[in-house]
Amino acid sequence: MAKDTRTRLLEASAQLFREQGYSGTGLKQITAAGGAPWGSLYHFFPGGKEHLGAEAVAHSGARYLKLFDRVFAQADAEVVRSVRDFFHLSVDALERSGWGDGCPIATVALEVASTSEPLRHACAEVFAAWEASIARRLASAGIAEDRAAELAVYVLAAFEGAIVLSRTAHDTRPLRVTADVVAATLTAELPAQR
Amino acid sequence: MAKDTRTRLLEASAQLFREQGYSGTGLKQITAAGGAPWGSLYHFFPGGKEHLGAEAVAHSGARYLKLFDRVFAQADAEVVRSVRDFFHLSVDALERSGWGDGCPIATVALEVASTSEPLRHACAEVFAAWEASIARRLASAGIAEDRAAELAVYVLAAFEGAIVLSRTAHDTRPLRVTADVVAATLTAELPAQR
DNA sequence: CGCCAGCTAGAGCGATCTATCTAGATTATG
DNA sequence: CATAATCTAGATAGATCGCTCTAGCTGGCG
Repeated sequence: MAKDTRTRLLEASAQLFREQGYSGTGLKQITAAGGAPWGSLYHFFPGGKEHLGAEAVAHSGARYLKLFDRVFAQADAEVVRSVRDFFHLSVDALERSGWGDGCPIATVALEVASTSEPLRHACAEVFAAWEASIARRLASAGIAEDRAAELAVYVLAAFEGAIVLSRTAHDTRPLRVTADVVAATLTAELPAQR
Repeated sequence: MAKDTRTRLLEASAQLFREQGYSGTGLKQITAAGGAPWGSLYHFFPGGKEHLGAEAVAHSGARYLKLFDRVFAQADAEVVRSVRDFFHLSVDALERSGWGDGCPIATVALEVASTSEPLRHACAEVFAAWEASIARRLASAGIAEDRAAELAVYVLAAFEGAIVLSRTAHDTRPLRVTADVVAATLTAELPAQR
């Protein structure tokens, strides 16, 4: 057996949510995709769909946070390069999945921002964590902490927006173009080398 | 009488879609919000929900395109100022509406990008039109056409992403911060004054 | 073995969804 | 005024929604 039922449910949810949104995905569909029995759903998530949704958001949020850290650790000391890598990781994911694998949070976030406080909160926490991760790297590259926090928000916003455009247009150009401009902006903010 | 039934349906749809998404909004709710009889819905939009959705997207897309042009015409010759105004228009809208009035397209766009080709196409056309409008203004401020097209994509991406973050966090800071950085980026791209 | 958790299995409830259909009201036009 | 086109009105179908419920299965432990 691969993973336990609970995890399979979380990952099936996350995948379906990012492709078709929260309201657009039925619980039946989730159990089918996760190969999990219907009864298990309400055993593991007694709070129902909202409970499952919040945990699925947190789950893939944490998953991507790890991915962030891995990418940042790879191109060590070269933050700008890492940020660029991130945009291109998304380019690959979109192409490989046939424009399905965008941001696992944004689709849900927009849907629920005005309709479910617990879900909105879960999404907000994920974005905040991502933001903090980016800010930390910018700061350790020599940018003042306050400025690093601002730039992190900016980088994340540009990233999320570029995914929206690329996914909608079925074209990776928005991601690639935005990556270039953001990279240039960041380079200009770094303290002079040597 | 204010506006005709068809228009009321389109605008009620657009408003509800951007708050709760496409799948999250029922046709019953739309007719109620638009003060329109149920029978009229399938009279004006025989293609059903998808037909209504596509027209609603196009309708508010065109509406915002006009708003773009009005804002750009106002701060004449000062493109950067206009772009900044745009971000702050969204700041006001979010605050005034209690975080409901974000982008009328993005929510639907993410939901349907992988599930409905006609709807995705409608969203893509709106983004393309907005992009072209921004590019035109940047070009007439002296930026080379190719570069203006790239920067337009970048501006729109940053704008859309900042809305996602602000709406999710219930905080206008992402929009304000992103506006500043984008404005600075654009200023650096403009040909030297005088 | 007996026992008790943890988990699986799915029938079924009321509500709601999109969509269809027919009939009546309204408006424009000859 | 008569007639046709347009629009309104709502009952209803059939499917699906999230969710509850009970019963049975499974495995660890005394």
